[in-house]
Amino acid sequence: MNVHLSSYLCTSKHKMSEVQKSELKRKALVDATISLVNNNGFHATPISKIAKIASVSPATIYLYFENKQDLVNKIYLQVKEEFTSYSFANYSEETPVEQSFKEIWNRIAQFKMGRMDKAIFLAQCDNTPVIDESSRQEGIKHLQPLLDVWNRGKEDQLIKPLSDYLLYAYTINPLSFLIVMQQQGSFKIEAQHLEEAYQAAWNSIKL
Amino acid sequence: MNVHLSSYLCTSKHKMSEVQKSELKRKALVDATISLVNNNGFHATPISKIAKIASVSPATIYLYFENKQDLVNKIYLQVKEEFTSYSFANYSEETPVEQSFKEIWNRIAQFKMGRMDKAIFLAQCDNTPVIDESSRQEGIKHLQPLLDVWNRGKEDQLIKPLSDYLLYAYTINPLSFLIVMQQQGSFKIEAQHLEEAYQAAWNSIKL
DNA sequence: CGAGGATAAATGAACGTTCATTCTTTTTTA
DNA sequence: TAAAAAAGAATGAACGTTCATTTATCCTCG
Repeated sequence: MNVHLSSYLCTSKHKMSEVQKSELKRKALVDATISLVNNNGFHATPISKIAKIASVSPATIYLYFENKQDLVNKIYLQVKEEFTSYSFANYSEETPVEQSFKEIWNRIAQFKMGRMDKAIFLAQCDNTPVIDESSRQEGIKHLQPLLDVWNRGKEDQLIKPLSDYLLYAYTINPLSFLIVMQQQGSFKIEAQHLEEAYQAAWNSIKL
Repeated sequence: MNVHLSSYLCTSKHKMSEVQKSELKRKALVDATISLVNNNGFHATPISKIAKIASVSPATIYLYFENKQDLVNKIYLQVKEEFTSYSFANYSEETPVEQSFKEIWNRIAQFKMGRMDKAIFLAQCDNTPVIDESSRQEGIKHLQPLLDVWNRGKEDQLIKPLSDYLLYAYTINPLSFLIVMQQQGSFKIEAQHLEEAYQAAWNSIKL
């Protein structure tokens, strides 16, 4: 039977930490998957290895996910959701465009620097055919606040009237590239670089 | 025995197209690999399928490449070399910095648009752990002329004194992102977009 | 409150398939 | 006719997934 269902029904008293035992196990699976996929790629990562690193039997994974594809789809959507809810946590439609963009950009940078493994995992899923098309579509929706800021910026003639894909390519995507380079050991991102990066991003789209 | 060796030794008369038969076969293997890896990912692409699409026996692949890893390493380096020699074909150290950068940028864009499958293949290899570290290092060397232009630009105070990784992230990498989006069917790159993209690139790094 | 039977969760071993690679034979080339 | 190239079938290992069984949890009743 599905693991999550019982978590809701379980109303026992003498179980405090145990109520979340399945959540801990799930987290271990997520972390193991992210780390292995980042280092070996999805199809070079066997279920058996994910299980071993998460200290779980391979069969247990199938209590949490339908199959290997479902595993990566679900983890992708979960991490994407973590990423965007962190990035837009302080978002308000009242904030002026330039300031709002800067705040979002900084939180995106903070997330990518602080949760580097998750950022790299997202980059790999976004750029290669490992996740389902429907999961990819689903993931894009979460970016709406950023698109809203850009639209306000275009209306107010503060931001060039460019396609959202171009705006993304020149302001957000460079961060993914830098993170990947850092993981590959080619480059070390310092605080100074982040300031320069923000200036480059803003210069590329400001009117 | 190795296939290439005999190509050099073969001096027969009544073989015109046949001299390059092995080259044709190799090209078929390269094309099949690029297409399949782009659509399925490297580890989800069986040797047997590459062989079928290239109209060749699986065993024949092992006459051209040592193993599957060697296959992707060699193809990566070959395509990277095609990419850079196209991009720097008209390069001259005499050309002024801004013009030189623009010319290189345009040829890079031309290559990526005209050989989209190869551009996507490179992007996938550059961003995921499919190729060997040594091949990756080898591939980076080919970008030297671009780094030279940037260095001249920094000396002449035409370009911000940024790390080459930042300059790459903001001027070249966005093109890779846009190409991947186009392949995924989310975005269609028009001539207009390329002009806008160049302006964004230059604005992000110019002093 | 505490034991024990029922139910759910977790496991390791097993299954069937697929894959990379090799071996033997056939075909092509010189 | 000899030597290289190509082929298809064979091999052994690895994988995703399932199954039968064990272990942990829960609820009821003494």
